[in-house]
Amino acid sequence: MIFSKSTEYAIRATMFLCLNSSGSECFKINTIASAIDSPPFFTSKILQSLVRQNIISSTKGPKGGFYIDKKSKSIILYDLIIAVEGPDFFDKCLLGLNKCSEKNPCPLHKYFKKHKEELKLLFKKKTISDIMNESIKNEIHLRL
Amino acid sequence: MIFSKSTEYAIRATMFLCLNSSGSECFKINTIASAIDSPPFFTSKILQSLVRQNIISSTKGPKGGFYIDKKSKSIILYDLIIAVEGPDFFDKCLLGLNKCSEKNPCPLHKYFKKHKEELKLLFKKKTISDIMNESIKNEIHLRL
DNA sequence: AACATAATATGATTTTTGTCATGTGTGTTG
DNA sequence: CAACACACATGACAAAAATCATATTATGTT
Ligand code: FES
Ligand code: FES
Repeated sequence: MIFSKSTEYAIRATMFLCLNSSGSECFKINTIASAIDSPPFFTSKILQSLVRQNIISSTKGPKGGFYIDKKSKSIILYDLIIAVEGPDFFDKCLLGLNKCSEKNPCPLHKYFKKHKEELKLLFKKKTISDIMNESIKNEIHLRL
Repeated sequence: MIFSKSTEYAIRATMFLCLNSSGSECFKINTIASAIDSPPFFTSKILQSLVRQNIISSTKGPKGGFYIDKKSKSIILYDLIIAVEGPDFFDKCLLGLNKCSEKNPCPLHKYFKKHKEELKLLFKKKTISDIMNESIKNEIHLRL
């Protein structure tokens, strides 16, 4: 709808980690991938990129896997999205003009602007754990 | 951002036609493409599909091209989008679950629902000419 | 008949998505 | 310690989809 598959997987995977990591346990990629119904190798690649960007963590070896350390458990949704989609994601025009702006607005800009701003603000305010906490436990759907 | 390039071109091209067709003049693909800064052949393909779906019209031969006949000048934006993206476009989940629904909502559903519904409603209500009329003349940007 | 233009088909290219093989570090076990 | 198994890291590769380009065909105009 709005995001690429990569971002969808990134968010679902991070949500899974946030939801299940009490302490500093690791989750191996196969566990994560089957929990969120995503292709394991592809998902692994995306998560590795998140590790490089210091959004989540990982350790190798037995008992290893991906995890979120307690101190950085408050991942801003916006940062996660930007990490995958690129820094100018929210500057894109609905109709594909070079840049979404007041100065050079496309005909749909005036209608779309409000929604874009509100979503951007929402994503900037909420952390993944906020989202998880505001969801009804045992009713959190991350699988197809 | 939300739409594919195909849809972006489709909307921009239709807007151009709506804006310039007073009467039943035809516009050849090169005119349209350079007016909206899009690859001509690719755009042509998209417009041909719109013709088959009776959203716009075209005639062959000299003085031919794409146009909008007066009676069907009120193209609903929603119909145009669906024509390119497919009928289930607005049923897609933000996080890529099989279906966006109240019954099986993803963790972001509650926040996104409102915006999706409002946009859907807007697109269903407005015609392309509505949008054009509500825009300031001589300040309608369809080019990069 | 000559010409201009859309329609159609086909192919090339790029991006996205997904898979595989191999390397590298880490912990376990004897 | 040394051998081994485990799981991420990395980069090459492949399949699919989206995007862009070309060539040929059909059709209407003059
Ligand atoms: S300029 Fe197109 S959405 Fe803002
Ligand atoms: S279920 Fe994900 S957006 Fe509605």
